[in-house]
Amino acid sequence: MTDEKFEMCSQTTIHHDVIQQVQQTIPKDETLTEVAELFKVLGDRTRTRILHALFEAEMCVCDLAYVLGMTQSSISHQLRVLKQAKLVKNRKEGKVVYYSLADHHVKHIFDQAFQHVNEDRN
Amino acid sequence: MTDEKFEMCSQTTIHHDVIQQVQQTIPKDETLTEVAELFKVLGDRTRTRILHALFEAEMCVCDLAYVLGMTQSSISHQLRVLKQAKLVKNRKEGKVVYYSLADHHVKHIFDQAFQHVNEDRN
DNA sequence: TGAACATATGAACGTTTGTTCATATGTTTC
DNA sequence: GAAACATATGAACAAACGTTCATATGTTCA
Repeated sequence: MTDEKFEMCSQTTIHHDVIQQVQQTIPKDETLTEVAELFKVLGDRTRTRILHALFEAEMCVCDLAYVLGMTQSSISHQLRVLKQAKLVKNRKEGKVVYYSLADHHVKHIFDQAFQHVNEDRN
Repeated sequence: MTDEKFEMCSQTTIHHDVIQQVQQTIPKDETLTEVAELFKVLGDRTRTRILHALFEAEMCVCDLAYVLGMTQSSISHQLRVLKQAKLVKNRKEGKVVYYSLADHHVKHIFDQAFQHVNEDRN
């Protein structure tokens, strides 16, 4: 096969067949970007702790700040990120804003992640 | 109740009972940090694309570089990150290093993530 | 209306992160 | 052994990120 060389890689691509196979199954760029975006939101210790707390109960900002031992401001900033990612929702009652999980997928994703992390024997 | 005020929050904590309930179920700090760490690794477009490609087939570095249209160097850097997180494994065959998924959890996590992303109606 | 409070937000700062470039390592083949 | 190749790696740089601080918004209650 003569066209085994590609500029992109600037080196010899070895497995032409595999490449074609994989190229056909790549989802829309948009989808994978969104998935990465979702994981990026989950990929912060403060936010995972917030979400984990919300697995247990609906909570207001001040409660969360106390439980996590962090400032109200940083919790508030992170809740905004979580909300934009549609991971949490909120309802307002007077001065107080209560946050809770937006849907059940989040917990499933976490469960899988816990399983992976707890697999130290491999 | 007199001890409803806490320094940590510097404001009035409203839901004493909820806080106690949540505090008892917080997992070891270490565990949640590891989970966040895992998500952080998944939270990059290049790495999600690499993993997605590996869902289909075992691939060498040069193949991946070509499929994703990126330099060999950046793919190699990211594969190292993925390997440290135990998300991929590799085997060597002469000059060529083949990468593949380390375990099946990764795909499950992705499936859940896709579901979440595809829920635009909510 | 004013004080107290819960939350949100903008700017600033230091840190972390992903890519690039140059180069090193290790393998194959002649 | 030298050339060609596949991969790995270190330093450097710009971009993205999380926290802090100061302050704004909006609500309650006297």
